[in-house]
Amino acid sequence: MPDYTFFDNVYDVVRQIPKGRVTSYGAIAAYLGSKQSSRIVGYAMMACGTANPPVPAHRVLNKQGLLTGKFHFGGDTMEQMLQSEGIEVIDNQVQNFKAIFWDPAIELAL
DNA sequence: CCAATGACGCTAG
DNA sequence: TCTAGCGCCATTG
Repeated sequence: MPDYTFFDNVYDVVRQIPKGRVTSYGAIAAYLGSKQSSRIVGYAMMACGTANPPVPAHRVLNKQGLLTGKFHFGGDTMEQMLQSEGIEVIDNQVQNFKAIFWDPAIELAL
């Protein structure tokens, strides 16, 4: 296992996402450094399977609240998990996304 | 060491 | 308003 730093940061933030809430790659990237690292967050999510313990990457969506990485979970696993937490997911799109949005830059800033 | 890739985001046309 | 292209940082081959 390589030197985790950025990844560990991302994982730590994602693991702190409360149940029934979601966040975006850009929000995490912005919280860690700048939105410019948005790709790195997505990359970290891809590698979340290698993380220990695995992170609830199903709560991490893009800026649009779209389940961009649902394919990586394998089918509809991602939306199934979200709906299991009370989150409405229609057509890979989280309903009321803005309301359940969990911004680390604000929540973790407390 | 260099080049390519990636679950995104923004700007320009 | 919608579509297309570029940039960004980190990891892997």
